[in-house]
Amino acid sequence: MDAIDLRLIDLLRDNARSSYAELARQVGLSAPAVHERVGKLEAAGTIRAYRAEVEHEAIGLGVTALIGIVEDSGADTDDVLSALRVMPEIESCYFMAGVESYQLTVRVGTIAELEQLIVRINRTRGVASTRTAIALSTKWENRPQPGLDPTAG
Amino acid sequence: MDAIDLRLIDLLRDNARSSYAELARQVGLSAPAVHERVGKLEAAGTIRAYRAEVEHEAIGLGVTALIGIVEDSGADTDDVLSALRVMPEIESCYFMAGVESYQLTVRVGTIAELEQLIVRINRTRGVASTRTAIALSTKWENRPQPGLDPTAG
DNA sequence: TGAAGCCATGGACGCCATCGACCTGCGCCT
DNA sequence: AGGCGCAGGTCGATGGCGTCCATGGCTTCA
Repeated sequence: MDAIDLRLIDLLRDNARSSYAELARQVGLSAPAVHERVGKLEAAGTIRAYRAEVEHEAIGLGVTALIGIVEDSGADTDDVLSALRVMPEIESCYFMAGVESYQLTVRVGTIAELEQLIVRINRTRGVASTRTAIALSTKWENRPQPGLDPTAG
Repeated sequence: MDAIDLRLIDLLRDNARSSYAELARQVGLSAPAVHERVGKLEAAGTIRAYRAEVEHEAIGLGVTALIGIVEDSGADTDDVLSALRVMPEIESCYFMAGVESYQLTVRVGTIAELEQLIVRINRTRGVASTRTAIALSTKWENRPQPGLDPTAG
């Protein structure tokens, strides 16, 4: 993981469909060299996936909400987690410091579906309560921030 | 936007680096046809970008936090927003229903940097208060959910 | 100082992106 | 009802790209 690797990561976070030839031009290496570096970054898990970012309204998932979950005292966190994991509406799931153990980002088509999802989560064993906030609009999302060299500074 | 477009979007959300030939095989069309469909989805803004998903720890951004912002009564929301927009640490920004007008996902390298960011946000004109919760671990993030045909059902 | 391993280079080859030409099915207008 | 026009598809060709391989230089360690 050197400066060139970081540069490659930044380029791929900006446009994951760049060709290796294009990446090579940008970092001043040959295409095979870039190919090998990117392959190693993937193998090491540094690059996890390449994803298209989508206008959610267009695919029928126009309602975004954030849900905080308070666990029962003595609840089995792994049980709660595995129950959450099978709900496809949950786009992101963070385990948090604070009263609310989990913070979710969820994506559904309608408010009615959101209501059903909340009910389902509240019924889950180990969940004491939830707190839901609806996003009225998304100003921006997943804006990539240039990486910093962890070995520098 | 038909079933094939939705399928293409799902495939690209799963692997944004799929070749057009591969996509064509999966949806049963020719490569040029797929190329044209994807181009139109991009032009229409349905596909916004292609991004590599990264292990944030590896690029020196291992601290994730969620910040809620309460605005001053009478604050100019556009001013607050443009102040937030220039802070690169803010990965996502939602305008919310509820007491907290904005909900942010932020990414920094250290707790010290998080502290500085919080101070900076609190000093911003129009911001009354903030509430920060730190993510201890990320269970999953940006998990793509298959799109639904908005014209169906 | 010598050896070994890692990595970039450059060439070769097969696949892919992409363009143009043609075809087909559908809607509309006369 | 028939013909025109368009949207969107396949097919074929070509140039560029991905990917593998052998070679050579640099660094590092004994």
